[in-house]
Amino acid sequence: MSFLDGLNDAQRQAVDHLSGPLLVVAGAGSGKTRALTHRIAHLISHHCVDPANILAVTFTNKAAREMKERLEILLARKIAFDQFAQPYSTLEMGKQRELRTRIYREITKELWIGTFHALFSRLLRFDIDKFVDTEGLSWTRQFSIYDEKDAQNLIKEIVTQDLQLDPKRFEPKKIRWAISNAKNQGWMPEKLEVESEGHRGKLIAKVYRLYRKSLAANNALDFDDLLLIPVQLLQQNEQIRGYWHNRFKHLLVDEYQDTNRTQYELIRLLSTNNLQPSLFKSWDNRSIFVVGDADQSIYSFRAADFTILMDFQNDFGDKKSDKITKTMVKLEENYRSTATILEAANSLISNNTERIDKVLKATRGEGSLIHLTRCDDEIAEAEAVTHRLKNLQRTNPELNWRDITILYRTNAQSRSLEDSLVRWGIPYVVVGGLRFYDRREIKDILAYLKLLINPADTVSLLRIINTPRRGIGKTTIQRLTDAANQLSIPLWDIVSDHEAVRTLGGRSAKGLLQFCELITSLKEQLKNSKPHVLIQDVIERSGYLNELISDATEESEERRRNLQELINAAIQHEEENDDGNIETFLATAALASDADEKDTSSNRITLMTLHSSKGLEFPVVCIVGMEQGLFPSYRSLDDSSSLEEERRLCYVGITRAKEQLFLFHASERRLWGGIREPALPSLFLSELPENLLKGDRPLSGGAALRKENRLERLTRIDRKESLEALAGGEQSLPANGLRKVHAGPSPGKSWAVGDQVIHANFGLGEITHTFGSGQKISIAVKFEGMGPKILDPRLAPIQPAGNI
DNA sequence: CTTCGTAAATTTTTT
DNA sequence: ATTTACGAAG
Repeated sequence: MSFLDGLNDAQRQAVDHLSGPLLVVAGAGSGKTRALTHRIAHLISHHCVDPANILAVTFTNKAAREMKERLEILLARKIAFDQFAQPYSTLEMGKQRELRTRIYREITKELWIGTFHALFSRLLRFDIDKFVDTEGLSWTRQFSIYDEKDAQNLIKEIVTQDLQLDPKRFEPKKIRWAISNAKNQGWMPEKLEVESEGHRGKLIAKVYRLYRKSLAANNALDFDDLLLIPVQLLQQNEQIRGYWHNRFKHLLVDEYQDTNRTQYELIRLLSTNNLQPSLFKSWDNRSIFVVGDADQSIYSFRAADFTILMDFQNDFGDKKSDKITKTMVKLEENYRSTATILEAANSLISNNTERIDKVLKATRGEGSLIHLTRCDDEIAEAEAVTHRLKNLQRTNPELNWRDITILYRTNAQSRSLEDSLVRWGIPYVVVGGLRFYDRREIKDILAYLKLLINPADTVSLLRIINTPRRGIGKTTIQRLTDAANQLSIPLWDIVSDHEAVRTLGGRSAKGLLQFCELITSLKEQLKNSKPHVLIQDVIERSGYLNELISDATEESEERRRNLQELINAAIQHEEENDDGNIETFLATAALASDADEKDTSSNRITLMTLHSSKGLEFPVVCIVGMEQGLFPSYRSLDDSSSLEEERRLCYVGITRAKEQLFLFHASERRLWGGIREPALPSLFLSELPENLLKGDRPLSGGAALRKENRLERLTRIDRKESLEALAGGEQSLPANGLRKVHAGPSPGKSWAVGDQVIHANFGLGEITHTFGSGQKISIAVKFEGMGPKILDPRLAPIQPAGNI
């Protein structure tokens, strides 16, 4: 029995790869996960590679878990066959369990499989104390991981307290985003300062510097640091780099098209020991194996860059042409979808210019046509989806709810769908949105744990110092914080200093002393208690549980259930990881995503964003909200490369479907509040072959859209001409007639696509879209040097540029 | 120090 | 429309 059995030629070539670089270009549904798991199993059992020498990067934690599970099954089957000469499933239960335990102990436990963030935070738990920072900052191995919210709060603090700036003008969210981008490029504050122009850019660099300092003071890292610090550490420390380079002889990266520069750098450092990949020659018993599909790259907003995949062969490879290369394999046979669905996907993606030429070849029958439904608004759309699915279930009794997914562009779209599904009694689960570990009560309890491990974590301390209430108020906290800042020591050092606390006197001192006692005694338990016991103690002894009980509202009931769930999660963590402790549990909690949590076993429809659907497949897929400005998003409409990314997202959505695909769009949609906005059918609908579609004629939509595009272009040209004409002293033309289509009869001013406007703060811009009409119009304007802004012309300080 | 009320912002996609 | 954030009163 071999792991090469039952594979096609290309898959076999990939799985059998032993040494050197290999790029596996794997189209949707071509069995790439199979190739990855089979290759790991093959390396271990056929090439006798030590599992500890393997590092495999997956895109989600869930994918990592599934890969480990599949590996265990594959290996169990082989061992059962080789040693007992019978199929694994016919072994008696006890034997099966024994075998699985053995495989876990000897193999899967030794493998490093996980996301970039999980793997490299693990590496930092070994070596971060040896990291030498250019600005003299340092961290210990007990570091906390801050989520996006924590990071933004820290930045808000810096903006308002340290720099005394208006957080409305300098939104913490935007600044965090700018800093995140810098980190993903590998830039330090100095570099950002040099690279950025203008006052604002320099200020952001300043915030960046203070933010790093603040993180270090808390002994904390943000998500980006989990990748950037390892890069810097591996660059600067030859010994540590050498150790990990020798350790990980076989690197595997899934979803390679969605890696960013920092992640690439990690891969390069580990595989070539910091050499230029083209100069690295010692590939004996060493490999770099990346799997991806440039057509499914959908994360450029977080600095993913699919040119890294496109350049792989130039970079690591033999630079030979596709036909004879040994460093690229293409998996083009699709085993997932019907021919109809594939043809639609191929046709759509052929509109993109930046890609590796690749066509998915169908291996399955034609299947049924793609169904398109036009609805009046988002409520009618939700009803239409529900009816469609009800009907489908009635006519196919063997179809389960879990076989169906509804995909949308933005999380906010789930609401109307949920309303409708509840009304019709259809079970569903929403993926995304609020993470389990982001719930307030969970974050509170985790903050206790973080503080126990990392006393420097002032963010966590401040979160819980008066939660539940202990009579420690704002003024007390301010005084303690001031003292800590003066002495440049962590807040906890002041709080735990009895002398210092006693000088405060009165009610707050009592509360503080009580709190200190609690933390100190919990700390003592840290060493000999299992995580779930410690969590239980925190919940009870902190008074958190009592407060929830005395509250006795429906909400507090829910919170209690969630805390019970947290204890269960800790127990599960202990069971699944021999070396599981509080630190590893906290790391798991910080890096888990909502999609990782959801159990797929229950029989319910899944609702999620198109982004979350990556890597999944369903017999029945519904995509809703196929409208211009929603999908593709309005932010992408005037930028061809982001429009191409939206198209890839649509390609991902379509290729999730195995049997049937249903598309929906509404001709009107309430976006926020009550404003109804007319919506045009998505450009992508007009890019699907007409003969594959049934239902509401897309042609009316597609054709109207094409006409609309032409109209916009005409308007733009006319506008220019009319300006020129005016300049030449001639009378203006029918451009106004055309423009009326877009602009309402608002008194005085009218706004139309293509118009130039002057904004008091942003300067000159051009209107790229209008939404709504009349008094309620809002406009999208592209200003120089920034993304499009959505403005309400009644409020925003803008003037038509023609009027000066 | 806490609670209650009003104001303001919110909607891209996420490890 | 719904949620979060801040400020005034208790």
